[in-house]
Amino acid sequence: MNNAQMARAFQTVAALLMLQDENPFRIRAYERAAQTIEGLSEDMEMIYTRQGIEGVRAMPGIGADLSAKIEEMLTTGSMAFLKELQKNVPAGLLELLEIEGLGPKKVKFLRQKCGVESIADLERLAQSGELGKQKGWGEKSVRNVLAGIAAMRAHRERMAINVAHSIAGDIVQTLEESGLCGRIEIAGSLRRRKETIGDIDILATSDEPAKAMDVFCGFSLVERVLAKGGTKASVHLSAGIDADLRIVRAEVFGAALHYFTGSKEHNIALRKRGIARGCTVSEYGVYEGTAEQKGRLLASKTEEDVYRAVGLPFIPPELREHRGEIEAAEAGTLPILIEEADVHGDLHVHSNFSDGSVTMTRMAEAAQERGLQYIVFCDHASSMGMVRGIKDDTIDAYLALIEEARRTVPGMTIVAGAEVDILEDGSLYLSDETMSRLDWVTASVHAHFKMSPQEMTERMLRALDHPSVRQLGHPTARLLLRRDPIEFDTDAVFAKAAAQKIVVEINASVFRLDVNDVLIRKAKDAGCLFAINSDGHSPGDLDYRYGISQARRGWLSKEDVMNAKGVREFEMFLDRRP
DNA sequence: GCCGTTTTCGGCCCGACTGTTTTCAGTCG
Repeated sequence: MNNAQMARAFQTVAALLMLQDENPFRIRAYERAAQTIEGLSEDMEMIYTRQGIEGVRAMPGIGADLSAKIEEMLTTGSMAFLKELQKNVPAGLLELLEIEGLGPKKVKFLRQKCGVESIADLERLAQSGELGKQKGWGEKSVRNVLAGIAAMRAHRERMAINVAHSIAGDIVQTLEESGLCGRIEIAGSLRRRKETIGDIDILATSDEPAKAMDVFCGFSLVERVLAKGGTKASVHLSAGIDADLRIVRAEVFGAALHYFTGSKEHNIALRKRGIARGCTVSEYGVYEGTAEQKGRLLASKTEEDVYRAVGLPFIPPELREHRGEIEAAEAGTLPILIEEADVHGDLHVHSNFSDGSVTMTRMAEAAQERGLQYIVFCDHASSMGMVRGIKDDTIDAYLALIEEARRTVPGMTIVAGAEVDILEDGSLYLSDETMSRLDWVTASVHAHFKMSPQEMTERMLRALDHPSVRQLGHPTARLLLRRDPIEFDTDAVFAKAAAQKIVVEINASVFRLDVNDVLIRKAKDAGCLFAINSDGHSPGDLDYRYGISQARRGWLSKEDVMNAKGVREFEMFLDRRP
């Protein structure tokens, strides 16, 4: 059983316990365990194999009971407690919890008083008018339930980070142009640069909050206003996700920004730290004493102040996932994170020799205009029905075009590479002889995504053993929001990549962002070197922002990243054959 | 269910908004 499956099992237990009115702290314990497991950079099975149940027990929030359940799942593949809970609850009932505005209490009520066991049941009840007759259910509640069902059906998915970023930017601009706000900042998971976004959080100061709320709720993409108060409003956007605006006083902007940036787990950990040090942390600041006492104000103006008040240095938003950042901050071992300006090259771009849209010359010019010192053309070498691309009998023409681009764009270091398919058996699409004429081979999986993890691991290890391979392209082959990652033993593959000095790609395309933050950290721990590549198919694609974001979320410094090194250093790396 | 520089029991983060309510429970983040 893998980490994701185990986390899902605990999440389901938490939801089922909710429906039984269980102790909320017991529920939180299961939720917390799910989150801890999901954020692990190592397979639980590995930890268990190496350190036994004590290793599992040592994790925060995992005690005697939960570690025993983890052991049970690892050894038997299931959890008896979960099965027991599921006996009493129809599967459709859990889905009801996902409807906005419906929590455990209401779902429980609906089941007991109205016999609702699925979304279809609830919809029927609401439309028939029967729901409106129930105690505590007015006309508006019924309308909200129906709208919630519709919204859930229409948009269950999260949104690509670049789309969310662009919409958030439009909201900020609208608020700015209204002249009603002072400071305006994007907060939430967007500020932490999560790979996909569930909702947009905006924080602002304003002397006329009511008017600012009106402007926000009147924003062109607003489909429905979900809530609107004096300091907080929530809307559903036609793009499919919600946006929240919070208005706070300028004096507490730092505390509020910290609070609304999250993550929730990071905030809870910080609050606990506050309590241990005799103070209370909230969105209004850090205060002496408990929440009831609310003593002297210690900090609120800036995030730096907030962290200082609990004895810590500033923690960058991308690290605030409660994955050890507070401990690292305390110990003074937070990494100096890589920045966009550190990128000096791109080790994976395409031209119209395969499926890119422009010539090598044009692409090289665009890279130069962007300030890059070197690029590696990695046109496809693939059997995938692609008429164009590098074949054993077109390599001469390819290399001639590289030469031409070198002549046409002086000052730019242009490297002849290829993105070669890793075939089903782990062999590569091009012949050894052809690959020996290239200076760089990126090996990527582009087909045959479904195979057992064992077979997939063997396939990838075989490819990495090939002496020509210098880079592993988009290692998990996922397409964000569309295709799941392929499954393989990441420990084995990263260990091999580190040993062979094969660069692990962080594909910066917002369609991929592959490998992800958790695996980046794991590969770093395995000793891997990375490249943050655009995988660009046109000049406009030469964008590294979100790849940088994920690298930062994976705790990377510029020293960890090959294309953050200057051209001389890259050329030395290029000359070193394994 | 977890956890311990007051604790092995009794705590567990904190506040805003909604809808239906005569004072607040439920939900959300």
